[in-house]
Amino acid sequence: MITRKIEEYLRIALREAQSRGLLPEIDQIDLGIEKSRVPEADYSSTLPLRLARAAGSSPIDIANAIIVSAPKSEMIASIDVAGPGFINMRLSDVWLTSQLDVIAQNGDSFGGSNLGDRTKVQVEFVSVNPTGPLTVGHGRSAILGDVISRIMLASGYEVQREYYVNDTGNQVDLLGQSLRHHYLAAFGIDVPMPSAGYQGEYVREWAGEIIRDHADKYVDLSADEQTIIFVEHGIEIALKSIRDVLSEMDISFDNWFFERQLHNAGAIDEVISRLDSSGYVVRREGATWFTAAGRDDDGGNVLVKRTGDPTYLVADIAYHQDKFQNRGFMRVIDVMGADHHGHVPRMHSALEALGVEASALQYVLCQMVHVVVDGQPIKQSKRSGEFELLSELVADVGPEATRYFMLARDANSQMEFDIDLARNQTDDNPVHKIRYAHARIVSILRRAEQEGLLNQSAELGSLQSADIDLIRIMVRFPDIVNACARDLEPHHLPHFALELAGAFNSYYHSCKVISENQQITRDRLEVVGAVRQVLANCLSLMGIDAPDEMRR
RNA sequence: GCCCCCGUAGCUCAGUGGACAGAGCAACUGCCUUCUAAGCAGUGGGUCGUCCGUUCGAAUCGGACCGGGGGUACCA
Repeated sequence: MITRKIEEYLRIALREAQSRGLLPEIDQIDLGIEKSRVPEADYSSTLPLRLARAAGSSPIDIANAIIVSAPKSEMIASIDVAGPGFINMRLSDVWLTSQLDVIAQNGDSFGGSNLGDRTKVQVEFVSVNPTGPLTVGHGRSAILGDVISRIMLASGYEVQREYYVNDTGNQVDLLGQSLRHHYLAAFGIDVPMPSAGYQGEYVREWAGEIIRDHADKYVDLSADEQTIIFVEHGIEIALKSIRDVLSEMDISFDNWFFERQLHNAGAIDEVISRLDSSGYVVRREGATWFTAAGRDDDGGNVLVKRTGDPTYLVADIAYHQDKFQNRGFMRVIDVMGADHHGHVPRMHSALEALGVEASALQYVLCQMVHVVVDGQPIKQSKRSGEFELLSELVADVGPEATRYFMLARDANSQMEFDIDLARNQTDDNPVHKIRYAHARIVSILRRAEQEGLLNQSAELGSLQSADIDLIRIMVRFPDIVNACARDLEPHHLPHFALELAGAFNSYYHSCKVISENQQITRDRLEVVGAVRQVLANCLSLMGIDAPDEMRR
């Protein structure tokens, strides 16, 4: 990572300045390294501004003390003081050129790191109740969870992707009863729909599937037997629907964890008694409540209902306790819709009560998605919305555009998904621009191969500023990936991809790669080959296909 | 009422306390005998919701307020 290298460089300069007596001995953890905002520099440090107060001298003087103490480095071409006390550094062309080899040698793993040091991390995402098809909003958290998993994996974590299936409780029961209603209605038997039953048209279709596969064989069963059967069929059909659309988007899981496993293993009772023995459980109004000692109850902490049924909360506590204390995850990242935010503090205090550090469980909450067609938002109606279902969105704009636009926004922000832009097969559409840039390079490399130009080794002596500027962008990629992994914010990836693709397209128009000049040709093939690699790696982290050609 | 998220260019959105706030789209002006014009070059466009505060320095941190959205179940 380049910022790390610059930090090392600057730290040496700082220590040297201190040992020369130019600066007082002050511990400064954060050197304030950032990509420079001015064109004259590549990277800047705000260290002098940060030190000024403690050192009791002006930022300019501090900057000068550091600059004169800076070691010779083949990476840094120049180091200057600027503005109110910035240290501005410019990368040397020689060093930048040498990074082409680094990119080529690292290949598909360029951008990755060992940040995670094999730490065992679980990413739990989607985990939508198996009671209906996935909506566009679910798609956002699915893509986010998938890409976070890819980023963590590339950053040296040992990642398990898990889907938690709530295959027991009220919601699946309601689905079963709703299916039973439609099923029996088809045979002329009128059983009322439960008041909170699932109203969507898909329930009728699913009942039709059951009739197609099993005809009337459930008609004569008792109501209890029917409910059990229809819950089973409902879960099965729902999971198939969910798996199908996720598979279209190339999203898969290492493990599907069924809530029933917990109940069957007695994990619910066990976790309640553990909480109880530590004084975190109270019983009142016929129910069993979780109470975080020393904290205000928020009133939503029922573990066991008056009916004797366990709540979702207690199952989720047992589930997460299992992740940390039985399955050995050091970190768990749960990606879910922001409508569940009220759940977060309860889970954290419950885990603390069980002796698990709350910070080990991180939530990534994503806000709603509004689909926009013809400039008009689609109504979020269960029935009318033509693009409400994820499967319909993917069928319309394709998995690449779906992923790109979902990723391009910070999870904390609500977003509008512009169908018209995503459908667009022209340069107006960023995802096309990026994939096209990749295909364009492959096309150049293909031609170079046909002409036998790829076997000759490049000396890289002919590179111009246009070539170097492309490398300048590419060397930032590992820092981008690192920031995504650190902050669990993948939205930097699409922006970087667009910047690199745009820079390449510009380069392509001003610099001919394959020309009569063999030396320039060889050198530029190295440059565009590196651009292809970095674009491919960035797209791969986003789960977007990097095509070898684009066809009209 | 209380809790969470958001408010940055006409639109959609980036922007680890630092220098003149950026991108894409839209608008306008140019560019196809050339490795894919599915593209490029350029122009215009801003009280960073408002007001206080912290700081050498605030779009960024704190508080209040104003807008928009979501949550506030013995549902999950």
